[in-house]
Amino acid sequence: MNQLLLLGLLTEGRMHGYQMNEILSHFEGFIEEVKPGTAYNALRRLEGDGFIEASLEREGNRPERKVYELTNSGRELFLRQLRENLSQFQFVPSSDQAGLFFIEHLPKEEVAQLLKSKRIQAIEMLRNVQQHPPHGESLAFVMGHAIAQLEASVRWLDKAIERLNEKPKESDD
Amino acid sequence: MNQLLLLGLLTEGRMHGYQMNEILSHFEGFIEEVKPGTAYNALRRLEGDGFIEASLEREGNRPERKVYELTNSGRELFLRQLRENLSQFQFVPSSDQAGLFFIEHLPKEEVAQLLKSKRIQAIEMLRNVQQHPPHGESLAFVMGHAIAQLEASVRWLDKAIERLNEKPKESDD
DNA sequence: CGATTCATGTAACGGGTTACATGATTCG
DNA sequence: CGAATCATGTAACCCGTTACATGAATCG
Repeated sequence: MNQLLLLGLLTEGRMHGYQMNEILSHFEGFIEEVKPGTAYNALRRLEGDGFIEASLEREGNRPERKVYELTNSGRELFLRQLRENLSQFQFVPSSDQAGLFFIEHLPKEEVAQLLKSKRIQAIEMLRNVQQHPPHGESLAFVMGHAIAQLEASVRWLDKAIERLNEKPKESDD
Repeated sequence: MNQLLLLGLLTEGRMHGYQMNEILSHFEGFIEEVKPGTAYNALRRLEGDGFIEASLEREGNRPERKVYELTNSGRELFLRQLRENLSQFQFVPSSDQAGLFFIEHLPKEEVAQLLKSKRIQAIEMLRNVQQHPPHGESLAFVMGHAIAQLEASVRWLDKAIERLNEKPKESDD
């Protein structure tokens, strides 16, 4: 699904690989970061298959860069993948959070530590997004979904941490 | 992270591949389903690397099956992967839901259709989990997180659907 | 002049998905 | 007897990740 992200960025205009990474890094935590190798590999494949086209450009004295744009078939691919993604995805993040189901295999102190640090991290993300809200009304609206889920997570974390304190110490692993 | 799921199931007892799929299917939507080919491929790899061991068994007249159990190194791998997963995962399901960010590329009617069907699907999942709550207090507690996120999604979907109705018809793609 | 930023490249690996195929048993 | 269920197998493909490497420009 990384392709979808790259194609999606290109629907908003011509862009080079490094720039895509920069943009995505502004949504840190909310959108999966695309690691350098990943992006360039993906772009190479997309270019090879004729979904995007590159032209070399340089601005001022900066190093040369490959500016990509969507071809017609790339635009079609984007829409196909978009529909595919939207029809498939679940609102519950099943794949990433599998570890939660087995968290009791870890010793109680480690769990407590972990939950607290997750809570701090989540609060931090919420604070960031409130201070630097995304540009554009519809983008903000969509981000609202991720924010609502994050807030639900924080409430759950609060309960989980409280629960750990209440429960008498139990079987470590 | 499919490995983690399989190893995790095996921490609760000896089990064969088909059975793992059955168990996971009870959590449909909340845990990623493991497709037949995927599970058997993963189990073969784990067995080849000495993380699990199989013994052939048959019960009654059913076809023979390969019952797996964790080896010591498998148990270690499980804990490593568990810690890895827990330290890495984000509460916001960034990877799966990438399509949401580009939803405005689709025509308004299609979006309306989609949001409504997602809402129905989510409500259905909530109804199911309420009628058949998971066994075990701590499992139920962990599932509570997914449920809280789902509920947040439904509330957001309500707003999104309402917003579509209010807004004057706009640029299709 | 060394560190950081800007910018790209790519081979090798790992592992999930697809798309098959097999065969026994049970049920109507 | 045909369909569904139980149970496994695997080769080929796709694609993301890892782990490198290159090189120009800028800044302190």
